[in-house]
Amino acid sequence: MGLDLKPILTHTNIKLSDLSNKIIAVDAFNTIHQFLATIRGSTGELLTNSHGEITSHLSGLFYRNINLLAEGIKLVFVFDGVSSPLKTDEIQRRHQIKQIAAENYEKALVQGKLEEARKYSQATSVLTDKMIEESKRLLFLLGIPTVQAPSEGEATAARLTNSDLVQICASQDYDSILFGAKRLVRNITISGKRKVPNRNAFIDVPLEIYNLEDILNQTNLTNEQLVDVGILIGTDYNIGGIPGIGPKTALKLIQKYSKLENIDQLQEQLSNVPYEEIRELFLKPKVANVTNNDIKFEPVDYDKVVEFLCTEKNFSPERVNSALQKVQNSEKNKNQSLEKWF
DNA sequence: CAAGACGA
DNA sequence: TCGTCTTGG
Repeated sequence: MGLDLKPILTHTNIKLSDLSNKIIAVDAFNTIHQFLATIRGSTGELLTNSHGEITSHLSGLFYRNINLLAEGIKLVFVFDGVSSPLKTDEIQRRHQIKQIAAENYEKALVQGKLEEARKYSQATSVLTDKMIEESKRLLFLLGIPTVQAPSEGEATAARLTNSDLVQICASQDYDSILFGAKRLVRNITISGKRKVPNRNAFIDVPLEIYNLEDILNQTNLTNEQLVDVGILIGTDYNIGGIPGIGPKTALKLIQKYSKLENIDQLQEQLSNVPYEEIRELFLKPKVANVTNNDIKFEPVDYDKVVEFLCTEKNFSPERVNSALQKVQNSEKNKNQSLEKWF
């Protein structure tokens, strides 16, 4: 998976409520994949409606986004387009992992090893076109704008943080840092929420914020050099990187030699790596041209959300309504607090 | 993953 | 009332 930058990137911890009124570009594929991996029944099966249509992605998107909206967080979901030919190996690798996991899943099911089955099932998820369309539809009904990226979603999401349209990227992967995102937030979940004793309030388990400027200052690297570090470690475009070189070594090498071309002892191994192309992909990626008019935050369409989730997808009306209530209440609170100013 | 049920 | 377990679809 992706890029193991964590050991060399500093971050600060924040609370979910610190993101109130912030505009966040969410890596849609990354998020939906996570939901498909984790929102499952006891034997690892995906949630479905009565017609067998998968609903795990909708469950995750609905309940999480409701909580983020209630927190006053503004979201823009960025969807992947066509990925670079350089990513073919990585895509193939993921296919293989899914196939093996699917076989192990079936085996474990037959043997009645349910816990094992559930574990394997998490790696089998396939994101279909139908799921993508349904996700976009639900986001639309929730009033959350979506952006279609021409290539990597993270590239467009990162570029948005260089405008005034968006302040932060949300993803579990670190690629957006290499794509030049000013800020990255990881672990944007609400399950870390803990109720605080004796009061109607919550404390939040910390989310991680990565700030590109701080990272470059602390590592004494440029954006270009950070990409070189990534290439040594391994990206989706050169899986595994240079054998034997991990994050710490990669950082030291670039700090010492300043770029890949200067590391004499690695020239032979680097000759198999199209690093100039990879640099181009991270530093000058194809991105969507997004303007102010493309990002409009609309109110939730309560009736249509209920119709979609409850009527079409067999969600519990009680659960859906009480979730929607949260947003309605928080809007009331906002209006009240606004009135106090006047 | 997140909500709701449940039991200490 | 609070943390833990189970269900959701």
